Amino acid sequence: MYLLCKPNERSIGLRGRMDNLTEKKKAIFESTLELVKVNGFHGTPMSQIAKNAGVAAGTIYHYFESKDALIMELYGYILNQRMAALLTADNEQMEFKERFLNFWISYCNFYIQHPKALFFIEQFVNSPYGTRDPVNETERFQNEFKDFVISGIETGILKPIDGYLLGPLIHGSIVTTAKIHLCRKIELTTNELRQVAEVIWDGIKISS
Amino acid sequence: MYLLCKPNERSIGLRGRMDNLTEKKKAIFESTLELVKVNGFHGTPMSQIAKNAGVAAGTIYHYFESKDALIMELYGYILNQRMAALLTADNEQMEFKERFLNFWISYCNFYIQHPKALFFIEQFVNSPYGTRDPVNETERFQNEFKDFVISGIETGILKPIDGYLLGPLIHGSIVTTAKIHLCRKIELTTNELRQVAEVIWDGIKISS
Amino acid sequence: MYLLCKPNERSIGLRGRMDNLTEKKKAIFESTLELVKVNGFHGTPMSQIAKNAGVAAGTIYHYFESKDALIMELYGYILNQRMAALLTADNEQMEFKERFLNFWISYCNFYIQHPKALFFIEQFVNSPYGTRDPVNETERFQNEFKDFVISGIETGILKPIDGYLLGPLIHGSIVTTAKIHLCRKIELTTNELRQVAEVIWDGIKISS
Amino acid sequence: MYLLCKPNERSIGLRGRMDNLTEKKKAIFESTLELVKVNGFHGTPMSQIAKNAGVAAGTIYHYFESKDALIMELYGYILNQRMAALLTADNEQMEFKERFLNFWISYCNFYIQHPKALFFIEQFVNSPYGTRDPVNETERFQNEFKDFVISGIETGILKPIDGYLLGPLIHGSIVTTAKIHLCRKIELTTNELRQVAEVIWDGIKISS
DNA sequence: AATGAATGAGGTTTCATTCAT
DNA sequence: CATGAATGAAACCTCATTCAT
Repeated sequence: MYLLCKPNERSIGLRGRMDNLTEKKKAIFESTLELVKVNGFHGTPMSQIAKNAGVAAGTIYHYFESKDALIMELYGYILNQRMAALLTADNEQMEFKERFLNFWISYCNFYIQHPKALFFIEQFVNSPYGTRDPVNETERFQNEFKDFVISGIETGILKPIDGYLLGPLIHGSIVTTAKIHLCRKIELTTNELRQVAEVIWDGIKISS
Repeated sequence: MYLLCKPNERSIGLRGRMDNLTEKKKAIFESTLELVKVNGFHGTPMSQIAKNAGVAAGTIYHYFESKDALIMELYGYILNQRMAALLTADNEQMEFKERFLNFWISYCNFYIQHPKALFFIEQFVNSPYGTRDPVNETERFQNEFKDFVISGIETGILKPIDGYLLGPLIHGSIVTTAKIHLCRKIELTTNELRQVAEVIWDGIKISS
Repeated sequence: MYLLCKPNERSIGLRGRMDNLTEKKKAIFESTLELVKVNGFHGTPMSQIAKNAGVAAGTIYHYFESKDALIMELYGYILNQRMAALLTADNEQMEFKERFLNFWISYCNFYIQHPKALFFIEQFVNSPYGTRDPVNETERFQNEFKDFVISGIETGILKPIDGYLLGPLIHGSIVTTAKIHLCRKIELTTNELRQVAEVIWDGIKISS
Repeated sequence: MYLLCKPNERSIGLRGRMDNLTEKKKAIFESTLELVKVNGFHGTPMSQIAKNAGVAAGTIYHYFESKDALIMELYGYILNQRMAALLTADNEQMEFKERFLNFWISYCNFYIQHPKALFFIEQFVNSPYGTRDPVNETERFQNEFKDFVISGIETGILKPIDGYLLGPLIHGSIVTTAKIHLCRKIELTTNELRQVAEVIWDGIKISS
C-alpha cells in the first residue's frame, strides 16, 4: 500500500505532468514562483514575469491562456513536485508510527527546501484562486492520506477521528512548522522536526 | 493572570481603538470585509467598497490614507474584536486543562462565527501585507499565549516545547478546524470541537 | 399620419435620447465619429478618441462600458439625429408624390450634410456590429417608412411591392446618391437630387 | 460590344490573375473570405486565417506581403470572379431591355450565390480599405457598364442621366436586393428578382 | 464632511510579423 | 517552400487617487 496514491492511479485533477515541460514553460513557472513569493499575485505583472523568465511578454500567452491559467497550472505543477518528493520518501515496509513520522518530516522538509512553493500554495489556497481549485488543497491531502489513516484507525493505532478532520489537522501542523522554520530565527534540525511530529503523533494515537 | 494580555497593556501595534469608530468607518470596514472574502484584495476595488458601504469613493480617503492603510487598519480592527471575544470567554479560575480547552474552543468559535474575519486574516497573513504587519500574526498569538503556556511548562503539565513553536501549532489547529467547519459539509458541534481540542491537548501535555 | 413614427411611439431600440447628453458624452461621440470616418473602427484606438475629445482615456469608461458599447450607442445617437431631421422636414399636408420626393431629398440631404454620420452608418451596418443592431438598419427604415408606403399601395399610387423590399431599395438609392455627391466631383444641386428622386419615383409608381 | 469589358482589355487594376493561383493561395483566400464574413477584418487574425486554411502562419507571408496586401488581393480576386460570372451570363444578341434585365438578374444572382463575396465587398468598400482601392468599386461598375448605358441613352431608350450616377444607382439596387434575400426570410425567386429589376427599368427608361 | 466625475499610470492581452529550423 | 515559436508594440481596460463643488 502506498501512503500516497501512485500518480497514475489518482492523479486526476493534477493538470499537466511535469515530465514533458519545455524549458521555456519551466522558466516561466520558476519566474512566477519567485516573484509571487515577494510581491504576491497582484504585485507581479506579466511583464515582470516575462522579463524575469527571459522571454517576451507575448510568449507567455503561447503557453498559458491567461494570467489566471498560469497561476492555476503552476499550482498543479507544484503539487506534482510535492507528490513526487513524498513518494520518494515513503517506505511501505516501515512500521506504522515510524512511517507516520517519516511522512510528516518528509512533508515538512519539502516545504522547508522549497519555500517558494510553500508560500505560493499558502497564498493560493487563501485567495479566490483557492476556491477554483478542482480538488481543494486540504481535501487533496486528505485523499492522499486517507488510506493510510484509515488503516491506522482500523488497526486500533489511531483515534477514530473523521478523516476530513484528521488530514487537514496534520497538514496544518506541517505547514505551520515549516513556516516557523522559514520565517523565524529558530532553525529546526531534523531531530527537532521529529519532536514536533511526535507531539502530533501523541495527539492522534490512542494512548495505551 | 490573563491568558491574553489586557488590551491596554500590550495593544501597542494595534492601530486605532475600536471604541470611537464612527458609523461610517465601521461601514467601510464591514463592506471591505465582505467583499474581500469573496473577491480577495485585488478583486475588490475601492469604488466597490464605497458603494457597498453606502458612501462615496472620495469619502474613504477622509478616513484612510490609502487602500493599503485601510487594509492594515482593518486587520487591527479584527484583531481587536478577536481579542475582546477571547477575553470575555477566558476564566482565570479554571483548572489548567479545562482553561486550555475552553480557550481553544472559544478561539475556534470566534472564527466560526466570524467567517469573514477568518478569511480576511488568512488572506492577510499569507500575502505581502502579512510581512508588513508590525507584529506578525503567529507571533502575536504566541505573545498573547506565552505566559499561559510557560506556566503550563513550568508546572510540568505541558511538554517543554519552545513557545515559538507551540503557539503557532495550536493556532494552526484552531484555524484549520474552523476552516473545515466553514468550507466542508461536516458541521462540528461544540462537543466535537472539544474532541479536536483534546487531540491537541493530548499532543502537548506530558503523558502520565 | 406621420411619414416617420413619432419618437415616443416607436423609438424602441433607440438607446438613449440625445436630449440629456452631457457635454462630455457628446464630445466623445463627435470625436469618435470624426476618427472612424478616416481610420475605421479598428484604426481608431480609444486613446485617440479620448485625446481628440479632450478627455482622459479612463473618462470614456465612465460613460461607456466598452469600446463596443460606445460604438453601439453612437449608432443610436446618429439614428436619433436622423429621425429628428426627417421629422422636421416631413409635412403631412403634402400630396403623395410631392411628399415622397420631399422625403427622399430630405433624407439624402441629411447624409450630405452629415457625411461622418453616413460613413459611420455604412461602416456599422456592413460590419459585425451590424448584426448586433437590435433593429437592423434597413429594417428600421422599412418600419419608419412602412405606413407611408402601404397607404401609397392601397390607394393605387404605388406598385404592390413587398414592403421588405421597397423600403431598402429606396434607402439604398438615397445612400448611393449621397455617397456619389460626397466622394465624386459631381456636386448635386437640390434640383438634381430631385431628378434622381423622380427616377426612383418613376420606378415604383404605377405607370398610368 | 461587350456589356462588360473583356478581361484582357480593361483588367488593369485587378491585381493578380486568377488563372495560375496555387492551391495554397486559393485556400488562404477562401479561408479569409469565410472568416471575414463572420468576424470582420479586425476580428480575423492571421493565425486564424492560417489555421482555417490548413497552413502555417508564416506561410501566408510567402504569398502576401502583409495582411493588408492579402485583403487587397482578395478583393481583386473576387472582382475577377464576379466579372467572369457576368461575362458568361451576358448575351450581346439580346434586345436592350431584355439584356438589361438579364444583366441585373445575373449580377444579383452572383451575390446571392456568393454571399461571402458580397459581404466581403461591402465591408471592403465601406472601410478605409475602400479608399485605397485604385479603381473604386462603384466607379468600376460604372466603367464596366458605361458603354452599354451610353448606347441606351443615345438610342433614346434610357433617360439622359449622368453615367456617374446611373451606374451606382443600379449597382446599389442589386446589392440591396441580394442582401435582403440573404438576410431576411423573403426568399426571392428568379421571377421576383425580375420584378425588382423591372422596377429599376421603369425608373431609368424613358416613359413612352 | 461628503461627493463622484475625472484622471492617467499601469495592467492584461492580442496579433501582425519574423526567422531559425 | 513550409513551419510555428517567439517577438514586442500597441490595444483595451481598471482602478487608486484627486479635487472642484
